[in-house]
Amino acid sequence: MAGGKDGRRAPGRRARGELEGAVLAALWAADGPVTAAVVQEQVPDTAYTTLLTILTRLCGKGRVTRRREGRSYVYAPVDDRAGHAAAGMHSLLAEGGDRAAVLARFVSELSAQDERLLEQLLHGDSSA
Amino acid sequence: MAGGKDGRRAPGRRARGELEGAVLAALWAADGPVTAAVVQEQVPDTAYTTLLTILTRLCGKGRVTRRREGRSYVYAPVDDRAGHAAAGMHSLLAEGGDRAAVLARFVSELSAQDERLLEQLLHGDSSA
DNA sequence: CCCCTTTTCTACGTCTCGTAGTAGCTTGAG
DNA sequence: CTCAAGCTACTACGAGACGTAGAAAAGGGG
Repeated sequence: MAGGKDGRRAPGRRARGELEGAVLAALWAADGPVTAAVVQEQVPDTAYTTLLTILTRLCGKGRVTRRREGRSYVYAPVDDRAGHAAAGMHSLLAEGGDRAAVLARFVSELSAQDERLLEQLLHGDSSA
Repeated sequence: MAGGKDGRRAPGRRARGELEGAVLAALWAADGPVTAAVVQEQVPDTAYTTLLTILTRLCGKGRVTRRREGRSYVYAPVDDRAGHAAAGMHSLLAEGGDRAAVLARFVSELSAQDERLLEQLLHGDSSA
C-alpha cells in the first residue's frame, strides 16, 4: 500500500545487469564495507532508493553481505572481483564437458602476454 | 492473429536458460546439423513448437545457424561446446579487470591434473 | 484431394532487473 | 519532549527474456 501509484518513469536506460555490475564494482573499489550513500557517489544519476533496492537484492542473492553500523547498514561484496571472475571461469570449465578441450581452446585464444603470465603462474614464479 | 487465446498452461517448470541450454546440448551432441525432430528426441516432455521457438530465437541471437534441407530446416550450433565455454572464460577474464589477478586466482584453484594439462597446452605439446 | 510434417505467427505467464516513491522507524538537536 | 533529518522497508510499474504452446499456413506423398 505504500504509494507508487503515479506510474510514470523514464524507460530503463541501462542494460540488463548493468546496474548490478556497477554496484558491485563500487563495492569492489571500496576499501572495506561502505554505506549505500558511498555507493551512490560511485554510481551517478541513480536514486538512493534504487541503490538500496539493488543492494538488498544482491544480499538476497548472497552476492553481498551487510552489517549494521550505527543506524545504517554497511555493505561488502562476498567475493572480490578477481575471485568472482575466476569462479565463473571454473564454472564454465566444469560445464564445458571436456576439460581438456575447453582449456585447449582457451589457451589457443590467449595473447602472447597472457600466455607468459600463465606460465609464470603455473611455475609458481612470483617475480612480477 | 493466429489463435492462441487460451493462455492457460502449466507454469514454467524449467529454470531460466535451462531449455536453451538443453537445446544447445542436443545440438552439440549431434553429429552435424539436425532437424527439430531430432532435437526433440533429446529434450523430453517438450512440445515440438516450443523447440521450434527456441531454435528460432537461438538463430536470432546468432548462436545457431539453420539451412534448408528438403522441406525442413537442419540446425547447427555456431560454436561447439568447448568453444562456447572458452569464449565465456575469455569474457570473464576481460571483465575481471586485472587479468593477472584473475588468472592467478584461476590457476590457484586448478586441480593438479588440470595444471599439468595447461602446462602441456602452453608448451605446444600436442602429444595427447 | 486429403493427410501428415514442418514452419511461422501469435500469445500468455513468470521472472529478473532498472527505477523509484512513500511510509515508517530511529536518533540527534533544540 | 518534540521536530527534523536520515535510513530502511514495502510496494509498484515497465521492459525484456524465456518457457510454453496452440492455430494456421505451406508443401510433399499417397
